[in-house]
Amino acid sequence: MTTAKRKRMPRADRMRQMIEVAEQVFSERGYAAASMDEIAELVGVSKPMLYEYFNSKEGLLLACIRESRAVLREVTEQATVGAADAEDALRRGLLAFFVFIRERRQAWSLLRHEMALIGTPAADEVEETRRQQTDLIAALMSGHFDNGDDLKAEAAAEFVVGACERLAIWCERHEEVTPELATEYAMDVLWSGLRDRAR
Amino acid sequence: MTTAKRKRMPRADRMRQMIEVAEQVFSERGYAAASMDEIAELVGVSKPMLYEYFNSKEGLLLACIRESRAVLREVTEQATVGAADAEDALRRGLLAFFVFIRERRQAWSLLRHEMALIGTPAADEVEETRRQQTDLIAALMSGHFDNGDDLKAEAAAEFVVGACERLAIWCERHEEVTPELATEYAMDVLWSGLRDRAR
DNA sequence: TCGTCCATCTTACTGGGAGTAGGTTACCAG
DNA sequence: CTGGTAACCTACTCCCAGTAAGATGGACGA
Repeated sequence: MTTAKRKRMPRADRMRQMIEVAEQVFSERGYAAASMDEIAELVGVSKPMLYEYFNSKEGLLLACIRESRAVLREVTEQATVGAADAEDALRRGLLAFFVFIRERRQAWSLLRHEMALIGTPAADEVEETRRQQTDLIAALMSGHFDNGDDLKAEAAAEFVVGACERLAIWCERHEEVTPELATEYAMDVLWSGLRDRAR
Repeated sequence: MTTAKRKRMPRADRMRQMIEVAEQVFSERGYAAASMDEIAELVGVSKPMLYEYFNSKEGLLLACIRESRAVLREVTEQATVGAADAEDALRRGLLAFFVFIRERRQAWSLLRHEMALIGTPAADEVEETRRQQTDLIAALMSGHFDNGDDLKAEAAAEFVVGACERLAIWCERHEEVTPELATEYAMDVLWSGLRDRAR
C-alpha cells in the first residue's frame, strides 16, 4: 500500500483509511460475505481497532454508506445549479445521477447494500440518510413546482428516487444503456407521463 | 401449535409448514437476526431437516420470497382483468398493490428482504423472480401502449416497479396514507407526468 | 402378523466469523 | 527522562450456519 510500514497513525486518518478499504471489500464481496478480519488485515491493523472506531460491522457499513451518499449528493446538487427551468434541472440531476452510478460503481454498490440493514437496529440511521436523499429532490421540486400539498410533494420525491434506483440497477444489466439514454428514458416517463403513450 | 404432537409428516406438507414459520420469523426478526435453530424449533423439527429441504438459509428465504411474490402477482394480475383502458388498468393494478402491502405486511416485508441477497450466490435467482414482476407490468403496458422501442418499454416497467416499491416503503411511515391515496399520488405522477405541475 | 425398506427425523459435532477483555507500546508534553 | 495517554495487539468467548452418521416409524408385500 501507500504507507509501507508506517504505524501509529492518528485517529482521523486511520478512520478514513479503514472506510476506504471497507468500501472496497463490501462492494466486492457483498456485506454478508465480507469479514471484519479480512478488512482489518488489508488495513494492516488488528480487528479490535475497527470496533474501537466503528463499534460494529453494521457501524462500519453505515460509515461507508454515509461517505458515498455525501458524494452522490454533492454531485447531483452541483449539477442542478444554474438550470434554466424545472425540466432542465430535472434532466441535469438525472444525468448526474446516472453518470455517478456508472463511474463510481463501487460507491453505488454500497448504497444499494443499505437495504441489507432493514430490520436491524441501525434501520433508523438508514432512514435518516435516506431522507437526506429525498429531501434534495423535494427541495428541487419545491423550487420549480406549485405544491399545494406537502404530503403529495414528499410522495413524488420518494417516487422519483425509487424509480431511479431501480432503473440504475437495471442499467447494470444493460451495458449498452448510456447515462444519456437512461436519462432520456427516465425523463420520458417522469416528465411527460404515460398518458402520452396510450394508444 | 395446531398439530400438538404429530410427527412424521410428508415432505410437501412439512415444507409448507416450514415456509409458513420461516415467513413469520424472517419478517419479525429480519433475515440476518433470524436463526435456523429458532425456526427449526418453532416448526417442531430439528435443524438438518431445514437443510434437507432448502439447502441453506438463503434457500429458505428464497422459497418464502417466491411464495409471497406469487401471491402478489396473483392479486395484481386479477385486479387488472376487465379494465376499460390503459389508465383504468394501471389504476387498478396500483390499488391492488397498495392494498396488498397494507393487508399482508408480513409478505411484503419479506419481498423487501430480497435486496439483502444482493451480492450473494443466489443473486441470479433473485434476478429471475424480479423479472417475473417487471414482466407483469411490461405485459400490461404492451397491451395498452404503442411501443416502438422494446428497451424503452422494459425501462419503463423497471421504473414503475421501483417507484412503487419506494412509495410503498414510504407509506409504512405514514399511517394516514391509505391505499387509495397512495394510488392517487402514483397515478398523478405516472400518468400525467411532472410537466403538468411546473409553474 | 411380521419383516424389510426407505423417507423422515435425530444427536452431536465442525468451522468460521462477530465481538471483547485486558495487556502492551509508541509517541508527546513537560 | 518520565509519566500519561492514544493507538494498538494477543488471545480469547460465543453464536450460528452447515454437516456427518446414525436412529426410527410406518407403509406394504408376503
